Amino acid sequence: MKADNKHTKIISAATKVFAKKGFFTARISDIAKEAKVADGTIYLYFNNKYDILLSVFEEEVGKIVENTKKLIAQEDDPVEMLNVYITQHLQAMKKNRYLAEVIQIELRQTNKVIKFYRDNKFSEYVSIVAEIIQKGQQTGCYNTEINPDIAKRIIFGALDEVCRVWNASLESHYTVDEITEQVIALIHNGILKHQ
Amino acid sequence: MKADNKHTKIISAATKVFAKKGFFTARISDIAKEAKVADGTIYLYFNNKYDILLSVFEEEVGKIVENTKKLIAQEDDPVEMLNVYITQHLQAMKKNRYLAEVIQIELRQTNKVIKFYRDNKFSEYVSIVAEIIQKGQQTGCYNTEINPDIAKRIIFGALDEVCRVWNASLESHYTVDEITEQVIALIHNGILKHQ
Amino acid sequence: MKADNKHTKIISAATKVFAKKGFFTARISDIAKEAKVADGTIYLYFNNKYDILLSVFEEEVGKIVENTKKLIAQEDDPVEMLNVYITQHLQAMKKNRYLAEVIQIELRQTNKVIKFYRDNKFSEYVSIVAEIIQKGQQTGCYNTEINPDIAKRIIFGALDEVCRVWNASLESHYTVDEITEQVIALIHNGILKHQ
Amino acid sequence: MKADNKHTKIISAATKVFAKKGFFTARISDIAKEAKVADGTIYLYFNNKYDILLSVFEEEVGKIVENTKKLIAQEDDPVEMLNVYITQHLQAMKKNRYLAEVIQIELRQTNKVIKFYRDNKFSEYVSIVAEIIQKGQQTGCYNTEINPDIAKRIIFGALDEVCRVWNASLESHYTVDEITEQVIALIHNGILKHQ
DNA sequence: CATGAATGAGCGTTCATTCAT
DNA sequence: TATGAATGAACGCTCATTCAT
Repeated sequence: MKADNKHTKIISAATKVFAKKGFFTARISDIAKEAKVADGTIYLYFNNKYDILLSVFEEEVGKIVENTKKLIAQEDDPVEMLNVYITQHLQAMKKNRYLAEVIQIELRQTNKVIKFYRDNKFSEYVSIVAEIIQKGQQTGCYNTEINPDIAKRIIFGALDEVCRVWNASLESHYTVDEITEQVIALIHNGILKHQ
Repeated sequence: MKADNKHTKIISAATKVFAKKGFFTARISDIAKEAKVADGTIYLYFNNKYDILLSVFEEEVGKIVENTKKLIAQEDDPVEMLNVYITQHLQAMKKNRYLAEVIQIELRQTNKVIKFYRDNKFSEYVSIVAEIIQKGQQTGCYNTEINPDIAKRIIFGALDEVCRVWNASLESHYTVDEITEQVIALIHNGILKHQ
Repeated sequence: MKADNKHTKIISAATKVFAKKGFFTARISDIAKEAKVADGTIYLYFNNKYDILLSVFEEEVGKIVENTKKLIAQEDDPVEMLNVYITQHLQAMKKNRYLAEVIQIELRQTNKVIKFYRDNKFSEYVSIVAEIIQKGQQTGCYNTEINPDIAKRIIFGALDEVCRVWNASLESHYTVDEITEQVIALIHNGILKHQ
Repeated sequence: MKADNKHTKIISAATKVFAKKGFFTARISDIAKEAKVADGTIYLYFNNKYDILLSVFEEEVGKIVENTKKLIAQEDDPVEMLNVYITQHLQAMKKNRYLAEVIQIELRQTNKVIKFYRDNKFSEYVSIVAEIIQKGQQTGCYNTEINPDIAKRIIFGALDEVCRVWNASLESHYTVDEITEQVIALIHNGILKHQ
């Protein structure tokens, strides 16, 4: 329990520090200080700095994937499923703003250095959207001209950027609910005025 | 003129190197080698490493802004304007894939370190979308319930992620045209099937 | 008795590990693992890493000194004494190849760091040769122009290097007996052909 | 010339530092300080710490090999050749006591870590003795029962240990000439009294 | 202007040693 | 006694930046 505690403490300290300073600018000693352990202790739980990032990424994304799947399983209607996906994503990111940034960093920056895009939690997470769209296309509620593979990227990108902006605290003057509503509206209906 | 030449050479070398290795992993000597100048020469044209990134960002984005504005000015219909915006963005990023990555890096990673988000070319660029939407709402073609400020983020995020993915060469099996079409369709009409 | 047991286990584990990896490259945890005790346990029996090396050295060399003295005491003829010395040294080193290396390390490397060359077992051991030579000079069988003090070094060096080489397994294609014979021959008769 | 100068300065600083503190205890910054350069400068000339040691070893041993070969080439008599070998070895080591120690360290300690005993200057150097002995056996002046391969080790060991002792400054009360004489006497005639 | 050798601050990581259990 | 998790000092190496030429 105690050892587990320390692993968790380091993970959450790292999430915070990576988010605040970015992976490369973050120092191991920053994480250690934040986690209130000695520098060396970190290496009892992780192999190296990058391993910490990866663990943060996989473990935290893992939690979201589980949660998302559970919530979606409770719905029948694809439209509702997508609403749930979008809503919980934005809420999760708002709740753990550090995580949102770590995802950004991992996605854009570090996999440039150490590429090994195995089947990971993250692509699993993004692909949930594609599955929902396919289902919706089968039940007839979604436009069949939409390519689910491309659409999942478009949707994830929209969500991600919206999170980025509020983390950059440039325009945080919108509530999560407002943004959620807007994203859902736009994704579902587009911006054209339908009669 | 010759000096100017060197400035340009360094900028374009840096764009390439940053894109390939990421800002933090790129070394000044990499850029120097790519630009075929001495390491020290770089410091005759830029203050420091970060200044290079910023210059790349501002200058390259600047070009896109100019180009975009010019193209949009030729249109009257907001719907067409947005089509032009989306189309030219994806094409520009495809043409200069290095730049797409540099934007990603700058946006997510480095402004974390050195924050000084003045009014810059980039926010100018993103805001073009908000202006188009406002215009469309005035002319009645766009849904007035859409918040242009949030929508611009959603749209930029969608575009950006789509570019990221093709740069990460995970799923490059779609052509620019296909993707452009999909983005336009989704943004304009959403994914719901309208009767 | 149990404690003593553990002391012995650590000493022999350390001998093995130091020999295999060298003093500086060996880790305390390597020794602990080899001895099947916890890292911390080692510090119940030894003050620090260097103390372990020293103990290995003194205790193991001590055994050899005792043994050598006993064997030599059984001989009357200095020539035979020297034969016994050389023979038992090479055999002891072959039997415990780890020890041979530890002696090498201690002699060349670590006393550079922590110098405290008190009268130790080792100089006692080397000096046995000088005593034998003196005796031989008195009984008239050894050349009196030989300086026993220098000769003991020459002889020990010859023995030591011969052991080093077989440990380095560069040229292990000679048997202990062959080498023993050669060393005795050379030391006794030199390389000149006598009529 | 200047660059070359620096390489040389570092080599000789390293020789001194390695000799004084031993390879593992020596710090890069010690060498840098001794050579009066910045720590980083060292890495412009050498790949890593071990590379410095190796360079010291190979370059310095290289000089000795050249010198030895030249001197030996001037002799016809194998007996004289061996005298020259022994004499110049002891004199070289006395002149550069640091080198003597570096040879010791490299031989016993570090090749344990990074083994790659290619054909190197050192084995070339040691093998000169074997060649001399073979020649002497052919010309009839050396005992043919001596194995040149083993004898070269015995002789090198004797020389090496004699140097070690005077570096350890335990018994430096003998002059180089005295020691040279003793080594030559013992190697040539053995310790037995011949009638 | 241009060069690139030199600098040295800074960080990831290791491992001997300690100490609470 | 025995344990092994935790500590933190210490060091090799990198690389942005400078400056003599």
